[in-house]
Amino acid sequence: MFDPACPSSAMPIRIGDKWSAQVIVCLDEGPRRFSELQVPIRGVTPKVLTQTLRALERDGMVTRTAYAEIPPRVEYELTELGRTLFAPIAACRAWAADNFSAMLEAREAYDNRD
Amino acid sequence: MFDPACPSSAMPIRIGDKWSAQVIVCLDEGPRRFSELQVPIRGVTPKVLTQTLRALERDGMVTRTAYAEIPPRVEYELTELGRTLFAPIAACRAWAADNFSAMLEAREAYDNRD
DNA sequence: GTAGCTAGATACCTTTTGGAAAGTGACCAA
DNA sequence: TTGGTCACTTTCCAAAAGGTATCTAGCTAC
Repeated sequence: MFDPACPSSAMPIRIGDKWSAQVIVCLDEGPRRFSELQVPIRGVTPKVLTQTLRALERDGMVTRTAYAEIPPRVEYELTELGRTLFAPIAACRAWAADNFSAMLEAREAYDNRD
Repeated sequence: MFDPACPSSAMPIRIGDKWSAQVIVCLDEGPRRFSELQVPIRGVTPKVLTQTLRALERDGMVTRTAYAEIPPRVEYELTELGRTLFAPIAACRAWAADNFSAMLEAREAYDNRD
């Protein structure tokens, strides 16, 4: 879903920390378990995914529901507040679709000037 | 214009690095000199403002025009590409106006739970 | 009794980012 | 000769972000 080869590090726009936007986009499709997020969000380590989810939970963006089962099961779900982030994320994605390549060209021209 | 007491560090949305969005908003009002940016963007040090402007220039967002005068004069201006960033920035500002306080309340509730 | 499953925790390390403080160079005005 | 203006640059440093690798608990299945 999110290719680490995609030059997202070059993106001038960031929602929260490095992975928050990807988590929110994933969770928009419905509640997800920890391991169900780890797969599509390629390259995220468990430590950092936990950090990201905790921060989003703290800010009221996601809820965390742990089921007392064996093996344990935990589900993460977007809140109403979390869903409000979708508008700015959509605007940022639209910007990237329209202007990202122009930005990369400008950067290359700058780097290759004498 | 931008109060450092504003809890912008809590903002989940960032355009580029810490100061880029403020520079772009300032430059939207017209070309500005280095010292004219340093004043409204309170708290930015000359070193970091230079870094920010260089990065924006590299990405084709601003142009830098140096006049061979004494004392030197340098003007920064938004490019067409730079102006395209205004849509996502506006979306992020709208989000903040509508939901930022709710986020802070959720955060406080999280921190004060037992 | 050994291995596996889940959802992490922990220790440690590197990279990136941002900041403080001082210096620079060219000229001009007093 | 001293100080001022402007747009930086340089050096040093601290904090934050993110990564690797390993460990944990509790139960089940073999």
